Amino acid sequence: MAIADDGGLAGLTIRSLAKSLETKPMSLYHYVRNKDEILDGIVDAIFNEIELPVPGGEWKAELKRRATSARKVLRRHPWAIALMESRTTPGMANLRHHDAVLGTLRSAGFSLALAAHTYALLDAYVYGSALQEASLPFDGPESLAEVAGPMVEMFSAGDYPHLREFALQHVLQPGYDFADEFDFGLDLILDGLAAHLPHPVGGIEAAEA
Amino acid sequence: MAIADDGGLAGLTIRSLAKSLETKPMSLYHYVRNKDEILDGIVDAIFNEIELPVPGGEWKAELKRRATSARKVLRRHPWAIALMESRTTPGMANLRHHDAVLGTLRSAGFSLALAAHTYALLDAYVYGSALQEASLPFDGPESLAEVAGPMVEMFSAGDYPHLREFALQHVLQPGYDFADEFDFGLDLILDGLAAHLPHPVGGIEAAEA
DNA sequence: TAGCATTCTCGTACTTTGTACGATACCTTC
DNA sequence: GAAGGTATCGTACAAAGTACGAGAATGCTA
Repeated sequence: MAIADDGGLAGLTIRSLAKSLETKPMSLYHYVRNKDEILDGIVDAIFNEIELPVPGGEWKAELKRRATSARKVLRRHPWAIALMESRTTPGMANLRHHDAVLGTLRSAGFSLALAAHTYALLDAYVYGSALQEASLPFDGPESLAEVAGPMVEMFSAGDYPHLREFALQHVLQPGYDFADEFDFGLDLILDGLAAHLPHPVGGIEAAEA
Repeated sequence: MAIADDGGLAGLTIRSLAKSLETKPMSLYHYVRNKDEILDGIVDAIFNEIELPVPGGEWKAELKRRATSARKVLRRHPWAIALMESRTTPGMANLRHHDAVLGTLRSAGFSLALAAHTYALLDAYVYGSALQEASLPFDGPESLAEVAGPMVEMFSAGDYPHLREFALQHVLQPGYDFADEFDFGLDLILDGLAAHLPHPVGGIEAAEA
């Protein structure tokens, strides 16, 4: 993971890994069947970095904490998103993770169906946000101007008028930070979910028998 | 794209592409600087397959149509998601696409800030959903049982109790189709956005001067 | 302590990838 | 028909994963 963090996923090769472990490429194959197995392990290690919801906690706060944590992890390891798509055999940390989230939902009174909806929705949003941020050509509000400025200049007058307005009058204004978009969506989703619960605003606890 | 569709992204090599065009690898380099240029072109072609919102239409319906179309396209070309993450230079279709969506939002009365929120949220959801579906080890409700069944069996009694319940009593029940999850989230998001608009439910039109 | 077996290391080499280089063939235009 | 651009492609190299099998290190039994 350290190698991928500073050389991208492409920088992680059997040879580079061996070098950083001060051994030779083929030595790794004693401990690992093939590179895919290493990648599977990395994905599970990523899941281990994400904070789990605490069993007894208030569902909205717990889900928010988990989502925020997941996003932070995926920001720290942007290459992980591409990895997660390609692997299909879930590891233990992955399963434990899903189990914990489902547990939080269920004990907050979510029906199985609503829990499924919730899980799909939240995860899609978190991964999608991470994907979005990872594929932006800039990194943070400072470099945004460097990249977007010249790009907007290139739009010959009439093309993309809305994009142009949007860039000049909103995105390139001081104070705008794309990273802030995440919380807006997350809150909107969580509030929307709350409305689907049997006890709309509900007492502090006591929802399940 | 045809090659990637039936051999995965890894199946698309300069050599395989040349063969399918009935020419030799190096001939391609007359028309294209390098493979990345081909991939950039493919990403833009993907954007071209996604339906644009119609300028005058009702915003919710238009956004829903666009989102549904995008998802369908990404389901047809699951390898495209990984591609889109890695490319950072947007093509014309990409820009045109963003411009059209922004146009729809603006003329429906969305402020620049709300349009930004909306765009980030919707796109994150659509891409995230596509990512999720692409990384599922099954494809469609039939094969779900084949994959999930044996997997659940492997959970030794006490592990992952919620996951177990969830799988056995919901996911593996007849009638469940993961693909249906998409619409739930999409509607929830769109409804949530509507609540943020100045004219909550609003007249049929006449929102912008 | 000697002998043997298992575990671990790694040199060599093959395959698949992208693509640099430069020679050839073709096709227009005067 | 000569000139010069356009298009094709044979050869070759570097970097990747990894198969094969020889050797070294370690531990276990008699």
